[in-house]
Amino acid sequence: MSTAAPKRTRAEELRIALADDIVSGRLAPGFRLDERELAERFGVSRTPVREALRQLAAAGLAETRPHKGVVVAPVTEGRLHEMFEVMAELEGVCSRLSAERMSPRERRELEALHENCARFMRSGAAEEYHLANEAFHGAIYRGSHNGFLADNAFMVRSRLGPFRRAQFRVVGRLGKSVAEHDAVVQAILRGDGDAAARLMRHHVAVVGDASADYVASHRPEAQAAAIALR
Amino acid sequence: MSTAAPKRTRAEELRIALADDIVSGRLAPGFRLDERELAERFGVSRTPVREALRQLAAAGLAETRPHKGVVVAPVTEGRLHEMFEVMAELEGVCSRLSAERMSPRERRELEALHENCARFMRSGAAEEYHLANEAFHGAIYRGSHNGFLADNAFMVRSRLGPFRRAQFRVVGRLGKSVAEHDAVVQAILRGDGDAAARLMRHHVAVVGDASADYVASHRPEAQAAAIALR
DNA sequence: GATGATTTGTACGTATGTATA
DNA sequence: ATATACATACGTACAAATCAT
Repeated sequence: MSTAAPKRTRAEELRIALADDIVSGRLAPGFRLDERELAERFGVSRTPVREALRQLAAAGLAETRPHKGVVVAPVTEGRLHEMFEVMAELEGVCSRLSAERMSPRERRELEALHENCARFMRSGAAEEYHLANEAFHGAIYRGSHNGFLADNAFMVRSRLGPFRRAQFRVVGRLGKSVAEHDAVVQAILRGDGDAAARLMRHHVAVVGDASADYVASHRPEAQAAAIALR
Repeated sequence: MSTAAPKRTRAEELRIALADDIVSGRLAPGFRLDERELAERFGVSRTPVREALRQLAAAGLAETRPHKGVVVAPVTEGRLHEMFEVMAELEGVCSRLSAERMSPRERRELEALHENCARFMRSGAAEEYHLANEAFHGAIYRGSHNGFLADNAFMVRSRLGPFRRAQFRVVGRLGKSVAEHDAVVQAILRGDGDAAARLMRHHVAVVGDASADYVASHRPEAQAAAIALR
């Protein structure tokens, strides 16, 4: 028995590959997604490429204008702040519901995942911390026992992926992040939904501000402006 | 000069038309969306139809299984409750932010829209009330001063469209709805974000429960089961 | 501002995969 | 279980629109 044959269609594989390239930051916002070039690069015709691009656009990862082509969704500074605010709210709701609904088993798992984060933070293993952090937040999404909410939260989180990476540059951020996680976990474990929501909102807001500021100060235009000011 | 030429593509027009048919309830969940039939009916080839179907699927309005065709997204009872819960939370957030951020002008407009609802409720004008109600909620979305949040809230609201219609069947619901609106408006006007959020969550939860129950008891399966029980 | 090059949008035929008998 | 039928997925060709010259 191996993994059940995925039986994916070409368009799906393209969508997954491109989405991964976008959320990982390998394809920068504004980058032109040329149908022909992608078709050639992936060894398929333009048809599945077009379908993949349309789906990316519908997911908000790309923008398409009739007869003008598709580009990786350019995210303005303002929109970035808005997205982080929504992510903070969504995760806040997930935390509140988790505090109310998590089973004892889920609570134990949450604690374990939190301890994982703390361990990697102390050992300074950045990549491992990142994965553990994703798992931690994912557990809180699922803990809400609302699949639709979890899907939405995950979608927003994915779209913010390329921008969240920036925060790790800020020294000492990981340690504070874990401390904030701890407060959220304690609130969830004692069933204090309002506190859990408030603490999680604060945590994500901090991450968002750090990321948005970092991104803003490293944009090409910002760079040019900074140079011009010298 | 006349209205600037929209210059829409066929696929876009199809997507809009089909989305409208779905959210209005003219196309019932589970309905089979056949490429050839739609192509024939709209007088276009299958290609734009496919693109439209893909976009509908990405937006959650349709479901597509590889090689198995596309159907209008069937919404289980559980998922319906989840969606209403998310809508309640999103609108709650919008209300809290509106309480904090609405300009004096926006607050006056909100009051006016609320009074519109009350008027149509008293005169029993169902269709007009529906439109006024949409405008009321839309004002609160915009009042959050977060376009991304407003977009998401609007999207969820649209997807719930076909199910929310049901609530109007419940006698006396409109009057209670307006009373709930009033409490939300008062909280927003006095800048009490937490109260506004709580009251709006409650309002949408009530609407959701009423709608979900109504829908559940009117589903074909439920009908069959009810008949079998006689 | 017109024209040509380039790219996207549409049409339609073929192949592939799934579900029937 | 194999084969057949059918709908979808893909590929190629053409048309339309945009942008640059």
